[in-house]
Amino acid sequence: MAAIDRSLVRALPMFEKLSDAELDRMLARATLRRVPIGQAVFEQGQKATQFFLLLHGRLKVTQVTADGQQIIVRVVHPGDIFGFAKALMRDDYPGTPTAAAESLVLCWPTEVWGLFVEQNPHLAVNAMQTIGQRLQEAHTRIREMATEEVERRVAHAVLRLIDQAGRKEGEGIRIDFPISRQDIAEMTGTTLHTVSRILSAWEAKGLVEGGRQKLLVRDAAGLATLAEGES
Amino acid sequence: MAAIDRSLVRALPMFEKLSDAELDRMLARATLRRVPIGQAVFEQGQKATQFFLLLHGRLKVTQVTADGQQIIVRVVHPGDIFGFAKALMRDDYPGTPTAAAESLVLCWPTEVWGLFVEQNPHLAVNAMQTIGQRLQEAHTRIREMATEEVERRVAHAVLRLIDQAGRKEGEGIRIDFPISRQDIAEMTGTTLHTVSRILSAWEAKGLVEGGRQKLLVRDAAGLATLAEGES
DNA sequence: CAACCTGCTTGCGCGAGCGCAAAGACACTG
DNA sequence: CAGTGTCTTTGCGCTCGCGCAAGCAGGTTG
Repeated sequence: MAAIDRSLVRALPMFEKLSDAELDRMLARATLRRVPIGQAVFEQGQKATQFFLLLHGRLKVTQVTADGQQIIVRVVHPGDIFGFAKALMRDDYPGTPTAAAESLVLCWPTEVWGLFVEQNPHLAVNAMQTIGQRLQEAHTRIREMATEEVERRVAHAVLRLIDQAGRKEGEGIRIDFPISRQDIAEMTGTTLHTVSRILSAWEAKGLVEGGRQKLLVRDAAGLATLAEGES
Repeated sequence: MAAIDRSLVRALPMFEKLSDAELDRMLARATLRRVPIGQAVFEQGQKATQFFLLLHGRLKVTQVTADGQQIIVRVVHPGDIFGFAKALMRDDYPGTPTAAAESLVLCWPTEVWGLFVEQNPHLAVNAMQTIGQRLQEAHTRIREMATEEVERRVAHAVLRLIDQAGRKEGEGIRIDFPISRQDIAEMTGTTLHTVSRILSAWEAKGLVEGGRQKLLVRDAAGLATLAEGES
């Protein structure tokens, strides 16, 4: 197996406190994996044998309910770690991360997590913080789902996406990976139909510009107003 | 300040790996606080200066939205730690824990968290696991809110409550702290009216028995069937 | 270039559950 | 024990958004 170059991960805040030597030692235990669009890194319910770091691309983490309904729990962005179920004392993965765009992933066997943390407590602190943020985010979503009507939820979801994955593009901000109406529906707890209607309405108002698996936000401020619900 | 007796916390899984000496050292830094019913341990948005362990009683953690709506994020049970925002690198508390029953709380200044973790890495592992479980639970709730209709959500919430705070009582299982229809509504993202109607219907079917701030589940299995949604 | 597939749009009707409103029940206070 | 405040029940109308169904567009394949 070829050694993985430090430069791939050097810039990540996760590792900024590590020395080059420590980093190399970590990378020596890792494998690199390409995940083509539409493919899953692992499946919900599978035994957790590895944990991961997304280097490039984008993953949607889904969960399916007993009756086959699907929801998107979160989106994994480059630099995020994911699938560290073992650190949380689970032994199976709770969701399925699927590549929304061609992705590149670093994989470590779960056993090394303990070693890494021992050698470098910073990593544990960092991981803890990461989970904390996710918990926060989850609570925010719960609150939104409990109190807000669909249009505002969709607005919030879109704003979150342009915040996490926005790329400036001429007249506005583009969501930088392929995302369908169905996806947005699964993030906001509604149906593809309703999302389509809402986006059409927004397009008529000049707030956004749609397209097949594409979304361009022309007026983020306007959307934010909508999200805050001044009817 | 009087020393706090080890026996109060010895039995908690959180501390089972600690020696008596270590435990005493921790307790030496703690203060004990009684929280009367209806009172908050701290307020949402307040600077995080302490973290806590619930010894006795029951707390409901609420968040309020910008427009004044309230939701219950979770319930804190005896033995749970809470308010360790600093460990998650926040410096304010994200919610308000209010005593649903007369409660007893151990309080530590946030600074000692680092010390404790250094001395006893087990604590960090434990904390991580705790947050992991909460994240899991949060995702479960998101999934429920996104895919299930109100009656099933309420069923799930009640089942969770009897699981976490159920006490066997003659004909069924009682929820062991005062809980109102309003509370259940705020846990499931609906209104007090709808909850009341649902519980009335269940009572007619012999599934539960209601009362002012009380709930007794007579047929947990029946409720579970309902929650799984075999209409 | 035609055929096809997948994702998007739109119309229509219906039903769950919310909002409002009013009244009843229970517990605590003086 | 009457009075008061909080919690709960129940009725009624209305609206949001879902479900179904049909048609459309754009990109990909033979």
